[in-house]
Amino acid sequence: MSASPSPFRSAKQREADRQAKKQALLEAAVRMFNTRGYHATSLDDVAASLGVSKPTIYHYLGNKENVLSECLRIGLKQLLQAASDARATSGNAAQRLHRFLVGYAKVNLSEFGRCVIRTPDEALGAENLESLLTLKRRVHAAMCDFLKEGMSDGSIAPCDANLMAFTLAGALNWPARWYDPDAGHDPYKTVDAMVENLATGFLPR
Amino acid sequence: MSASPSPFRSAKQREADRQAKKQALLEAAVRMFNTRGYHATSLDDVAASLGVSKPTIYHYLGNKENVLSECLRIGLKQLLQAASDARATSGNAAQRLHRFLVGYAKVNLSEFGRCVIRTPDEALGAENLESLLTLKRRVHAAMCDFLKEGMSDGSIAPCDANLMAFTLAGALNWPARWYDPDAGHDPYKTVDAMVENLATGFLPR
DNA sequence: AATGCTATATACTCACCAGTAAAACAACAA
DNA sequence: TTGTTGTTTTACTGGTGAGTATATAGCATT
Repeated sequence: MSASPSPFRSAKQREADRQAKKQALLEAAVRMFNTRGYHATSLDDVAASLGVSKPTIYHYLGNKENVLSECLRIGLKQLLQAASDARATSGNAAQRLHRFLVGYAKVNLSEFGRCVIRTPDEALGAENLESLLTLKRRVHAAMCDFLKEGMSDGSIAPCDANLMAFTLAGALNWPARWYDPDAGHDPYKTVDAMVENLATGFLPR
Repeated sequence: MSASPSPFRSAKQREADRQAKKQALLEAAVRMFNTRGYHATSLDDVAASLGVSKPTIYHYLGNKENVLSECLRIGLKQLLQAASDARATSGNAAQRLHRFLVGYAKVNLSEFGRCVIRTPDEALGAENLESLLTLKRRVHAAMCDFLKEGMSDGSIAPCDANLMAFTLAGALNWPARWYDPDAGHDPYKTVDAMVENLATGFLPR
């Protein structure tokens, strides 16, 4: 864990350095994409925010659209992870869905998750779009599966799973547009209350 | 109602012409904003889609951001209209809220409504943003009012009205991102089912 | 030392696009 | 007719930003 005593880094360490730099570039980029929007963000500015120059970004990431698509891939992977984490928990399907929704909402408040929500499909070229849509569909399918399973075990009310999944996802995506992480609210509480609203509806029971 | 027999139009008719042209420009612009995104849309292209040239747009609308803000204002006015339409109907607050939500969702599937949802705040300059945020807040407040009224008359379950309003709005905003009007589905049915999902929740009753 | 590979910078090109200037044109008014 | 006002075009300016050519410095391998 401590720094290597030798100033000569091994091949492994150099590769780790490279990955760390790439990651730092993606994090700087995603933050700027989220605050200014993809088109309004210049790679010059992203580079400057880390004290390097634009060609460095091209060295690590090829081109602007690829920077974006890497960010989106990270966010979507996190969403899929939230699904499999929830799937592995105990209880009935409604309880597992509940845990997934909370995890889903939290990812959507992180930088990479917000980027997934805020970036419209048209920002991407056809090739990237296709593979990213596949990931998005996988997330949607995961949510549908929780719902269908719950309809089987009776823990979820009968409904059109596809439409319900869009309803739930839409509600939990929206904070990516209005939630201000610096405003002092506890995101955990907010998310939990939203999921509760979705679970029980606005009509009295 | 018929065309005037004289080729000489009155001042009133000329003013109406002017408004019709302005409206046509806004409609062409909003369609392109929705399909390509604001930044990726050039006013040259918008003009060309109507067979005119860019300075014509500047003649009627001043500048690009103003084109956008006029579109947003139209969409937001439609949302406020949906609120006051629903407010004027009979029944308990939950029923009026239900009607508002359906109207709200429908507006969000129209071009101007979609533009409201799809346009992130950062696309606007400070002056425009402020007045548009006021309108957005008014829509949100209207939704909160329905909820509070319903909690008073017992037709809506006790909840944090503010958060519930964001939950409902988020769910009904999202179709502006995924709904394909050309895909043959009946928007009325879709919207109705979504509102039903929100009313009763995903847990069995 | 020589050679090459990785990382980074400077300084450019090129395209696109918001916005404007100036003129042409159209409709009406005197 | 001539002037006036409103509409629209052609042809431009200026800025911005993606992407690249090229140079350089450092480390690595022989």
